[in-house]
Formats: sequence, C-alpha cells, structure tokens
Amino acid sequence: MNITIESTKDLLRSRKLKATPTRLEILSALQKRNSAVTFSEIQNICNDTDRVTLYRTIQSFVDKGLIHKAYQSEDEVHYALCSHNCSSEAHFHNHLHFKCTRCKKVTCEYLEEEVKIILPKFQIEKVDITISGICKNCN
Amino acid sequence: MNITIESTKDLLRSRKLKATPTRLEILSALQKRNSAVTFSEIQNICNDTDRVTLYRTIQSFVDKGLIHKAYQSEDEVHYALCSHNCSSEAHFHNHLHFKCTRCKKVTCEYLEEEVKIILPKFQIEKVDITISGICKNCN
DNA sequence: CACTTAAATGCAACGAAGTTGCATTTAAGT
DNA sequence: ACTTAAATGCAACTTCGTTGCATTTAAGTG
Repeated sequence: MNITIESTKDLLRSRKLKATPTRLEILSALQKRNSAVTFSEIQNICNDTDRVTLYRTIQSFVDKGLIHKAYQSEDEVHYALCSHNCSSEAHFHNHLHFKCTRCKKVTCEYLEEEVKIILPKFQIEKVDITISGICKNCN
Repeated sequence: MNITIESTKDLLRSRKLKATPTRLEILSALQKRNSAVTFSEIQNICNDTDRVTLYRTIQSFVDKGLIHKAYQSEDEVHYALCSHNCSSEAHFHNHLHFKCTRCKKVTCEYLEEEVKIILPKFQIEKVDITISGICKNCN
C-alpha cells in the first residue's frame, strides 16, 4: 500500500484528529523512516512550530494510538509509529526496542521466537525490552 | 553477613568514597530495603541535605558501581543496589526490573531460566527488561 | 461557497528537574 | 593537631514540560 498525503490525512481523521499541516508533517516523516524519533528531531522537522504545539501533538498521537514511547536508558524519549493492530489501550506487544550504538537509531524489532519470562507467583502485565548494540545495517 | 555501620563505611571507602553522614544514610537505607528508591524517596530520607548534594551523591554511587538505574516507563528513575559482582563497567546482568502496580515498589528480579533473545545479524551488547504487574507479595 | 463551531495553535508565564561555579566545611591520612 | 583533597551548601541558571488564554483554522452544515 502506497503512502499518500491523502491516506495520511485519512489516518488522522480516522482517529478523530484534524489533519493540520504540523500533524501531517510529523506523521509523514515518521512513515518515511524506519526508526523512532526523539522530540528534538521532531523540532528539527517542524522548525517554526511552537514547541507547546509539538508536545501536544505528540501527546495526542500517543493518546490515539498512532505512536508509542520507545524508551532508552541514557537519553531522550524516542517515539515510534504503532503498527496497524496497535490500539489506544495496548501499545506494547512482543516487540522490543533496539538502540544502535553506532548509528544511534532506535528501531522496533520483532522476535521470531517469543521471549519466555517466568516469574513464579508474579502476575505479568506489561513487558518492555530495550536492547543496545550494533544493528543489522551497521553490522 | 550482617550489615553494620562500619561495614557500610568500609564499602564506601573501598570505592574511594568518603564515608560522610549523608552517604551512610542513603546507602544503609538502600541496604535495609529490598526495593529500588526514587530521588524523591532519597530526599525524604535525607530531609535537610541539599538536593545538589543528593544528585551528586547518587551520581558518585552510580559511577562507583554501588547502585544502578532501574528505569520505569511512566515515572521517576529508580535506583537499586548493585549486587556484589557488579562493577563500574557492567551494571546490567540477566536480571530484570519489576514494577508492582499495586504497591508501586520496583524490585530487581532474577530469572531461573535465562531469557533467550535472538536477533539475526544484530550484535547485542546490553539487554534491559522492565516488567510491570503484581508482585509476589501483593499477589 | 459562506457560516459556524469545536479543535488546534501560539504566546506568555510558570513550575519542576537537574546542572554549574564557587566559597566553606569535613573526612581521613600524616 | 595539621593538611589537603573531597564533599557540601548556596545561588544562579538552563532545560524540559505544562497551563491559561486569546487567536486561528479544519471541517461539517445549510
């Protein structure tokens, strides 16, 4: 499926978000790349948009299940596009976030074999896995 | 092995840190509990110590391998005592951080069966696993 | 196409979190 | 007791994120 401006507008509208220039800019930038973005990268993309608007835009995207937070130990929060089956309620699946120490990109990766975590007598609700190392492209 | 004030002082000195009252207070508080602490909890423990000193104390503890950051998605950074084999270089082992949604405590947990994460063509250097749910005590 | 309205934006101000420089104090070795 | 490098406290500052409010705009309606 090709990504057009119209399809991006429709995506926003389907989540009850107005298709404003700033939102289209951020969302299509995210669609074009395969890695997560930080707030400062979003600021660079939208040079003359007020930072308050950007904070609110990110928040609305998270609320509506368009993006999710992909945390990384030492630095900024990274935001990644949600996949299609991502809803507002369930952001985290059996995927993980990989931070490459060489190219610094944060990507969502999916495991062929599901991770088995056994904690007797605990109830597990959410699992976040963050890995750092050298990514496929840099290796 | 019993934990005495003297043994805590020695621990500090063995890492080339002066055994000051504030440091002893924080470190022995950490030794007494089985869960990680946040900065604001440290502030409560050391009421009349300047927050700048607390920031610097935490930093020195992290630098010297006494504590490590145990991140949690939504809230503050939590700090946990390092185990004995923890050095300044290698903070993260095959353990994970568990945040209980009921009692709010963050604890380090160890897996009997090691987690197997297979990412073909990637080089894995560090793995951080954070889990939320209901802990053993609350369950 | 003009009109309406709720949503989105920009601006100013604020608050919280963490940092830096510098003067003073203190732990610990001599 | 003396010395000195390390640790602390204070003041000031930066950065990050938030809130209130006035203005603008997307998108539905006649």
